Amino acid sequence: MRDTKAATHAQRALITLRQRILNGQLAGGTRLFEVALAEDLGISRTPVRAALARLAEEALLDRTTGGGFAVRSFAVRDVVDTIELRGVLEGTAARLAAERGAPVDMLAEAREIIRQIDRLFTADSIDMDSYSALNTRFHAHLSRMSQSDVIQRQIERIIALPFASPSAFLDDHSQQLALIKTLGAAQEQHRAMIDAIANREGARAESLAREHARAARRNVESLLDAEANLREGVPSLAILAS
Amino acid sequence: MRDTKAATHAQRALITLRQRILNGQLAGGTRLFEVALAEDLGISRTPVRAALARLAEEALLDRTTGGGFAVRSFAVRDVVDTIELRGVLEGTAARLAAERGAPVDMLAEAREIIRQIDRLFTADSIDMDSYSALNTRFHAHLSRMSQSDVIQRQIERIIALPFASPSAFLDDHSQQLALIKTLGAAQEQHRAMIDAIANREGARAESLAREHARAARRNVESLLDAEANLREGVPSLAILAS
DNA sequence: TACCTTGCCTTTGTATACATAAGGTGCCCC
DNA sequence: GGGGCACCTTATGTATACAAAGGCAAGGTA
Repeated sequence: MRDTKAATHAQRALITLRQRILNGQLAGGTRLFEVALAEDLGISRTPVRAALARLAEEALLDRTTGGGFAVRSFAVRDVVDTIELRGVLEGTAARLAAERGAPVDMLAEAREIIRQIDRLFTADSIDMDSYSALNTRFHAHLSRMSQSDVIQRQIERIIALPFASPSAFLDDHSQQLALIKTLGAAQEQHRAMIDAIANREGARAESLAREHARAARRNVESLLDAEANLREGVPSLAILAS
Repeated sequence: MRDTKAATHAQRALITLRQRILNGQLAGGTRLFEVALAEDLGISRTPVRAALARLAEEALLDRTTGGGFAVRSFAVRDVVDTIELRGVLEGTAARLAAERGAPVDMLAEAREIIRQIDRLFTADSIDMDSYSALNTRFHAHLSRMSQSDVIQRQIERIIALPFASPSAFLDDHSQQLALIKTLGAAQEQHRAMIDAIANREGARAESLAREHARAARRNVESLLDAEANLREGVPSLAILAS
């Protein structure tokens, strides 16, 4: 990870700080001071400020009154609401795709991704990394099918939060077996969404996408209901306020 | 306008540049150079960079590859999609308010705002500034009723764009009379939304809020269909790519 | 003539010194 | 003893000088 050396100090600082926030090393509410960070990272205040500004843009930091920055804190309800929001936005993307009519080549590509996911199921055990990558590709493609830059931007902004990404929790190894059982259902929803879009059934496409996101929500909720030790293997939830 | 002097150079630069973008003085796609802006504004590059970063955060600038900034260009479709998006988000806020149950005092306040708008209609002519202020208050309150910080943030971010605000186009004096005719319908929708929320009718609340936003969309579309000279008195549309 | 290479020029990246504002603390006066 | 004022500390705000990277143009060569 430390070998992902970017070109500039500001980019390296951005990556480092983002990671510290996402993995919970920097707890929600923590005020970030330029001088302290600069010393810690071994650079000057200027690139630190640049990195902080970008983290604020990513909604990982809040600007405090008086010009400073503080780590945004995410409560359980915020996580749930953010996933709900992803469902709403992806639902809108699906509806717009249906209403505006998706080009045949985009429909074809969506179906090709679905086919590739199907192939993963033929093996004895599922390669989670491949599934995760294909699932992410499917969702990105769905967003594109809306033919709306405005919607696409919004979705990209939301799924930048690790717990809101369509492939969040797939790297959770604690409930792997239970999770795999749900993948078949998810794939069925993928298929139905594209079918609805192809048939110009906007309302159906929208509610399918919303329901699809609910799986992630159920996942979070079951993880949080479980014993605390189950949560520790779930990197997407490290950011949660304790 | 120039007397809205903020405390710091960066804040003044932010205000000045924001205005230049919104009123179309800085056309979409224009690349913004730190040195040139600094000279123009009579300050150094440092506060200029700070202002540019914040404008990127507001989605008025895009970051270009290589570190620069360019004015975001808004096509007609982007404006329409953004209004649609506001409808979707306000719809979600209304649905969540209904599903989660709005506290009685929030319902009471919403009804009080509606009453105040009613009073405006009793006069011979409508005070558009008062209407606009109350309408904005109603929408902000609706957003709050969702009891979701995540949703509220999103809505605030969207309505920061002048053409997406619930009270956009109310200051358009070209079609004033036609506009006033629609205000009664809008007010009826306000009432129905709160009624739906109070009755825990989530789907009804959601679709009412969506339809409510459609009025703004119709407004934009009729303005754009009209002769170009009609558009010139509409500040909210100055940002539109020509 | 077309392409590649080199060098300049433009623009952003970085460090740093100094300015300024705000908040906390301690002392003094009432 | 309490309150207010002033100082000091700590933070961000600003200017500026220099570094480095990327793009463009011009010139040379194949």
